[in-house]
Amino acid sequence: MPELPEVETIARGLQNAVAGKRIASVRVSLPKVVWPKPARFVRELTGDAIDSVGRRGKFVVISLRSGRSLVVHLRMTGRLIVQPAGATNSQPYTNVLLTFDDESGLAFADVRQFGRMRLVRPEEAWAAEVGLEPLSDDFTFERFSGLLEGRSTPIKVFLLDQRRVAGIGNIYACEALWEARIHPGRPAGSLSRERRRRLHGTIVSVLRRAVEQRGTSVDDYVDAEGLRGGFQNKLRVYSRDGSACFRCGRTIVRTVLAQRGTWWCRACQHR
DNA sequence: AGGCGTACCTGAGGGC
DNA sequence: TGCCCTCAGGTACGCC
Repeated sequence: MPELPEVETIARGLQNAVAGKRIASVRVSLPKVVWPKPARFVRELTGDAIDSVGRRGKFVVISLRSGRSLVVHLRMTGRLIVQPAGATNSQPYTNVLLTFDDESGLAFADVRQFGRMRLVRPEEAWAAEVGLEPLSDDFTFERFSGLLEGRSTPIKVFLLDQRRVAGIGNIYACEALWEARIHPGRPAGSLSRERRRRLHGTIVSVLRRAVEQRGTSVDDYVDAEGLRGGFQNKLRVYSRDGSACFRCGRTIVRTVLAQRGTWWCRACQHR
């Protein structure tokens, strides 16, 4: 489900809703989604408190008072939903439920069972493989351009590689390439400086606008309060095959790259 | 090292 | 109606 803007929206919502709360109990309904194994996961989490909630790439990072972190990846259909005090958990497919001292709760639900929760120790370098944050000051044009150097992989496949730039998924890769008028199959390292410049700009711009809109709800994404995002109304290419390109009027096509649907305009996105 | 195919899951939607 | 197929916002793994 979620890419950077959706995960950012969820993390902000959780920061508002659950920061400061003490975890009174933990229920794991699907053992494979937590690490370490449920017995230890529950024991270590119970009694700890939430200091703050942030994001790294597509990971939600729940920082605990003990110094540990609860790191969550939602994969395709995972949700983190706040349960108000007194309300019984109504989220279908809840795999993990945290209940706080005030009887409010946090449900980790996931129909497809791909999402994972991992409890990490204070000094654990769990994000060593996670790439540049595209909305941080680290994401300069020169650094981005340097990452592209010598890469023969298609530029769209490069954008999906979380070890290089973190947080871009299928929707925003398609959108950024369309806005930069670049062919998704173009070898990453062969892009001219001018095109790298354009792409660097459209990545930052599309992610910022999507965060402002609280993410994209194409199908079932909702934020921590269960609300849909707004960026699905601003998409220019994603999922628009058969429709007219907003820029040139030609028909948007869907092709497959690295086993992922890829939407683009044959007329105005060039190699 | 990097690229490709497959696996992990359930559900929605289209064609017949 | 209902069956069968494809597809889905993601990543890990094994193979070449």
